[in-house]
Amino acid sequence: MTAEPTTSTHVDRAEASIRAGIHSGSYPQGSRLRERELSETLGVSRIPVREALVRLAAEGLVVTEPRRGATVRQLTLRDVDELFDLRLSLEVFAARRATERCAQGHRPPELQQIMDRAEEATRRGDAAGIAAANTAFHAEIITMTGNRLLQASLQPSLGLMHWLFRLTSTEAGPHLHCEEHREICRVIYSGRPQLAEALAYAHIDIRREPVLQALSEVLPPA
Amino acid sequence: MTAEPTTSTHVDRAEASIRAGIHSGSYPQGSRLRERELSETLGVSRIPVREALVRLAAEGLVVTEPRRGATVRQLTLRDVDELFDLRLSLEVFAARRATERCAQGHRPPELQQIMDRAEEATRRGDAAGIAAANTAFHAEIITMTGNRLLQASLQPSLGLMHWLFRLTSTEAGPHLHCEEHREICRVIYSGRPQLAEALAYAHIDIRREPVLQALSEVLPPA
DNA sequence: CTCCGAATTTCGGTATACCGTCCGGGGCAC
DNA sequence: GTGCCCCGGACGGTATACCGAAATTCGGAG
Repeated sequence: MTAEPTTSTHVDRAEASIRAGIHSGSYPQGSRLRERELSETLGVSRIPVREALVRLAAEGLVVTEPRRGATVRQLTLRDVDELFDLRLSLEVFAARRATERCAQGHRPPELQQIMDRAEEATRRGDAAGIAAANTAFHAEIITMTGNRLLQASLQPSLGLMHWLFRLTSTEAGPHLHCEEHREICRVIYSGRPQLAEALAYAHIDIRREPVLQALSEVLPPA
Repeated sequence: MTAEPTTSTHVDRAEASIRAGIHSGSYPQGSRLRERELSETLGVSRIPVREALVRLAAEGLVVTEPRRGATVRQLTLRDVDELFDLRLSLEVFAARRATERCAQGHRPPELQQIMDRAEEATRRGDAAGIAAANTAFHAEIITMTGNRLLQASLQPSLGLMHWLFRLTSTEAGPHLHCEEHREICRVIYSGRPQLAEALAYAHIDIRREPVLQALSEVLPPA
């Protein structure tokens, strides 16, 4: 096959394609991802598709059974609950570390910019933009810790959260959400780790029950 | 090829083989993992080897560069430092959750059994047994939370820690280590989350500097 | 002796082909 | 009418083959 741009491989494109299809809902939860079907759709052979599926399986977006191949992961309420616990453990810690680094003079402007984008999107009523900015906000706090391992550990889960934002379409209060982000940002920049920790904890945990409630009619319990 | 036992696939065996080779030092850090070489060594074709390498790359044990293939990950001091932060964020949280579940009556005996094994190994001077039991101890606390996502997130890092135990061969104080585990176990069973949190934090963070010091002559800084 | 460039070799990326297993449907026996 | 068995298609698991890019090596010029 003719693949001129050496910078991007068929596997990468297949992975991106499948991931987009899952996020957009083209491949619903629990639906099978047949290798031949995908390879024909994407115009490549099965081998790159296989590799892409293995990567997505490692990330948790798809599950592969021994002789049945890959299916889009069927999220359960338990999964979402576990997701909140993982976010608590990682993001609360990250908020503290980020604050400590800010106190040492490391104060990048990205967080402010992201929040400006979020408020801009809120004004325009751009739901997708809001979700993207919110996800970026949480990702940026992790980035501010300078810890790539933390970042890599949380990234798949942030992707899932981003996905869930769509399922719980009518986000209860984007304004309140933004307000909390603004507050967290202030505290991080102000260099008070314990306060940042507490705010991050509350910001995440307060949404556990509402989200679970909203999803209780869409997702299987376990 | 004749592969009668359907329960195990060539990919699984290749993955296990390569992982073992890395842990044992047969494939040193930074050494290249050539697909043809591996496929010939393992007696399979390149395809299963590729998949195994992709899995190990997702786990972080090997790194793959666009046109150079896979190499055993070269750990740096920065990586190890980041590892300690990840463990702090996950294990401290897990200690709290595990304690809370214990307080609700969920009190499995596995933790005690693992510690008995650790002390038994300590008496025999069985270094490998000690390392295995210690790793199992930390893994069990995660398991006690009942959160499979936390478990999946920490597992690769515990594997790396287990690997590091070998590099820092002469573990300073296995007795002290065991004593701390015993103490943590007591507190978890006693149902005091805050105390468990504090003990877990200290137990991990107190070893950061010594380990970094011990590795400073073996690993590159960054 | 050194340096540079071209040929060769190496190696990952991909395609195609084959095999064994699993699943579904239809027919035959009871 | 029902249940069992056999057969065919579907699909994942694996092997082999080819291609292009990159690294290495070797030979010739300075």
